[in-house]
Amino acid sequence: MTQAIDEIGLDAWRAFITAHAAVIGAIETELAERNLIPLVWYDVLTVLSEVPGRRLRMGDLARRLVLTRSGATRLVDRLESAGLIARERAPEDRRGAAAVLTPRGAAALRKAWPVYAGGISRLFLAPLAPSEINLLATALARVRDHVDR
Amino acid sequence: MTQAIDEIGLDAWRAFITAHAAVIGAIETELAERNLIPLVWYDVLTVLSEVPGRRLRMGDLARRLVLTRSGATRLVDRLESAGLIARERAPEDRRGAAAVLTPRGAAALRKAWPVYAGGISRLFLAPLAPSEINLLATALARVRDHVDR
DNA sequence: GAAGATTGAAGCATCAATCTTT
DNA sequence: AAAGATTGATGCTTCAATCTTC
Repeated sequence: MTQAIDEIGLDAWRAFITAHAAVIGAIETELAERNLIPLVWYDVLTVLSEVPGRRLRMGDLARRLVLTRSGATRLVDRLESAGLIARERAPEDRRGAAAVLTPRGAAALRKAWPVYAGGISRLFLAPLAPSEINLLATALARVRDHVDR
Repeated sequence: MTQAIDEIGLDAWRAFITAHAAVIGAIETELAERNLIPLVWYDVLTVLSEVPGRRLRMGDLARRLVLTRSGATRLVDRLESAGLIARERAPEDRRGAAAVLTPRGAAALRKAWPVYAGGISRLFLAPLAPSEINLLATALARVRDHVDR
């Protein structure tokens, strides 16, 4: 116990960790109960839907989702098997492959959004005051950028 | 997009998710680089160290760590192989087993704490103002309790 | 040889089935 | 039959090795 952290700092840390586990777990359960796509899939499809051409090189996708390259490969494998993504060979560099959002992928995204958004609203935002939401957004973004310095 | 969440609410959510991934990932990497125990192990040992007798029934341990029973079994298996925990048959109910912290487990905990605490301070608390830390602690605890309602 | 991506092997988590004791 | 715990099977993630193209 040589390191000193004041009590309130440790409380904040524990609240951060446990709140994350609780909210993510609950949303994941709700999605599964309604036979919707899991959160990781949702993340992949969202990234693709927001990018020009709805396509992204595998390496870029991995970076955006904070995954390893092989992790991205396996994840895209599963989404491809489900028909939500297609793989295309990169025309400019034949080493590269790109993941492309399919219409079925876009549809799966639209279908899952209400449940996901409902979970965020009801579980995460509802117990917070507007001023707290504002502060969380700026403070936690600062933490994230600090780590990614 | 039938569900309505205001922009700032979504920003707060995304900051929450990405900050968590960034901080946890960085701390986990630091612990691994110094050949210290991973975070899950740390959690197990901490719970045991804070409980009377430094022993806990498997089911109780699972509940506290938000794990399934089988998950707890496997985790304790590994910690037992490493000599940081011992399993003892419960005397009062021979169905039950208890995990007990060993001296080596307590030592591993003490050794990892400075790095863990350092990570919390430097990565999570440092970029935050004292008032923000206070608010995070109360707001996120409220979120967690709300989900566990 | 280096970069992009994939694959084999190993570790970890979870569900359902099983074993033991109540 | 129910509760406590473990085990088998399966899926996911990561590291290291490999293949292809630059």
